[in-house]
Amino acid sequence: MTAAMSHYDALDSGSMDQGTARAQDHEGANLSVRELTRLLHIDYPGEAWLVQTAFALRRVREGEALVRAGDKFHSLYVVRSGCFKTVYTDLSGSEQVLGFPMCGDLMGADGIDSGRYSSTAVSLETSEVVIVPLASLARLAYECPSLEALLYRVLSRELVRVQNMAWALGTLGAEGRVAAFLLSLSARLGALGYSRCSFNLRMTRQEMGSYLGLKLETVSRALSALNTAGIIQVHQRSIDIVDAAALRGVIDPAARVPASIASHLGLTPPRSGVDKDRRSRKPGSQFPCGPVWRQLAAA
Amino acid sequence: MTAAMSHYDALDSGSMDQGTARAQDHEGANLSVRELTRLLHIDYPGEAWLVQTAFALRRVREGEALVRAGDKFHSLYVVRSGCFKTVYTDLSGSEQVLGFPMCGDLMGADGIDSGRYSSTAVSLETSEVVIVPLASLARLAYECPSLEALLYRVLSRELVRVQNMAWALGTLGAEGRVAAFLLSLSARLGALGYSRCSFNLRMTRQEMGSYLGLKLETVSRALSALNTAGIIQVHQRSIDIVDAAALRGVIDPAARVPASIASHLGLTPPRSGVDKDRRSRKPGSQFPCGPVWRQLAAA
DNA sequence: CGGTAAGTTGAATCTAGTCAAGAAACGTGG
DNA sequence: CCACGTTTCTTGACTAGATTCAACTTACCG
Repeated sequence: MTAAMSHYDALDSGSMDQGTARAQDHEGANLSVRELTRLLHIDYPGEAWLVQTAFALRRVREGEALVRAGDKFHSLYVVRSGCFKTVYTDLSGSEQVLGFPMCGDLMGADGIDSGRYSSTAVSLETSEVVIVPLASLARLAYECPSLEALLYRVLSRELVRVQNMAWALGTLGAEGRVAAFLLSLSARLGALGYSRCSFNLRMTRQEMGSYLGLKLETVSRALSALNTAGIIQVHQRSIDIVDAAALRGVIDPAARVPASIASHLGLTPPRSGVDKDRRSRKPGSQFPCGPVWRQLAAA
Repeated sequence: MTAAMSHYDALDSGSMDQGTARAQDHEGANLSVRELTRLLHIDYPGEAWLVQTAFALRRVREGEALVRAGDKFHSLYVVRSGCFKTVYTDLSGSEQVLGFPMCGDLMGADGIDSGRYSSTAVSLETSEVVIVPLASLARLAYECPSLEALLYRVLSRELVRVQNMAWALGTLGAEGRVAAFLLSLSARLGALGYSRCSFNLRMTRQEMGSYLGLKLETVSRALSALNTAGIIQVHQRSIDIVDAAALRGVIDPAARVPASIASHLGLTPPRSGVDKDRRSRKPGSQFPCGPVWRQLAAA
């Protein structure tokens, strides 16, 4: 769509508004503050109905870049549907995936400080995002003080997610990372109302590996191993989590998960069995997951 | 801040104020908004002199924890002097270092969303922090709209730093990580007015390794290798960077550094390019931005 | 000055990466 | 609907790099 490249025709002073207008034309839909807060899982304060602000949408087709690293910062984006990947790209063309933002996740926050996006956001499937100009958000916060913490909270959430990612990369081995990734996806999809134990991946092994700091072959092997162990069932991109507890056990063969993370994985209660063999399998169990772990695979 | 959680009033319902008072008693000094912005390298708007807000200081002795993971969130902290480490600690007691906040760096932001700090901040030497209650900051932003972006920017900066860390962990080998760490420290110290090529580490090999996702022996070996190669000179914790260019070359033997990061390392010539397809990785559109690399070792 | 913590170095082991081949899925056009 | 080429995924054998175990040296602190 035409709106796609709008940010290129000018290092825009007003192209933000143009994009907004155009998105309205195409989509014919704006999002209210209430809907935005719901999307972000942020409490909606009573007085917010006073606020008139509305947010435009934008549709992004598969493979299309929403923003590129280096682009001048203009807006934040909240995924409303679909799935993205955010990447760093180096001179030789290879890329490192930093996250897979999905519905409710924030994108573009890395551009606030420097004034330029530091990563590129590419759609993995046809998706829809809410355009949230920083200025609108600031005005919103001013007019409705109870919404002031909104962006603070979303940014903090993002920060914790990346921090958890750094923890995983620095601590876990290949199988642990893959297991954590699957659990994270599972929890996030569950929170969105989809099945927690059966879903389809939207990304290639290559992209998964890039995100997890592994090669695609290693990802494939890890998945195969988990499959063979009966913990999950893999067929290409279709994943079935057969034994979530065992999957968590793979992450943490010996209680090496920080309590702050573990609590969100449901394995905080005193663990006795130091179960050294990863292949060991226990009867399936259900798992409640909080907001930390699910963020591992986010934006 | 929000009227959040109250489960753990154990540690302190009013200890924030107590701490503040105590700091005042001991230090007898508060920090003005101007001084805070200077510390954070954020522009100080003209009208800000109107604002009365002042921030208390707190002294933290070596080895003392400023905040602990799980503590109820009350304030943000900005390091004014000294050096910290932020860590995740697991049940077995081993810890993963997430950052080494130094002068001007923010701590505690990971607690905003959940209402609890997710990491523990421990002082590596006697240090001083500015106590920045979120509520004060919110009021400040309200009274002085031009300061509204202050926290946004600081959080965004933090986010980029952790993102770069994730990149390094996922991409670089042992020597590359150590080299990047040293360059990062070098740049940060330089920005603070200290020598860029000669400094003392404040952390043990163990802590460095934990931060970089390596074992202490590996860190030691990497340092020795760089020393032998004549790129740096190491004697215990004293580091001299002999050949900064070579050090950058260690990170990136083959231009594998994303331009957005590389530019901050001084190894990016100008470039341009357009990239359209998701799977095809040719060039990318990247280039010079703000403080990226120096944040690698931060908070 | 002695004891402890921190750092260095070597050798063996193990994990993930690399190279390479083949199988399965996907899309396109006949 | 099927054949074809392309992409993605899987698997195996081998290699490189980091971890582990262990001995030893050096700094630091009372």
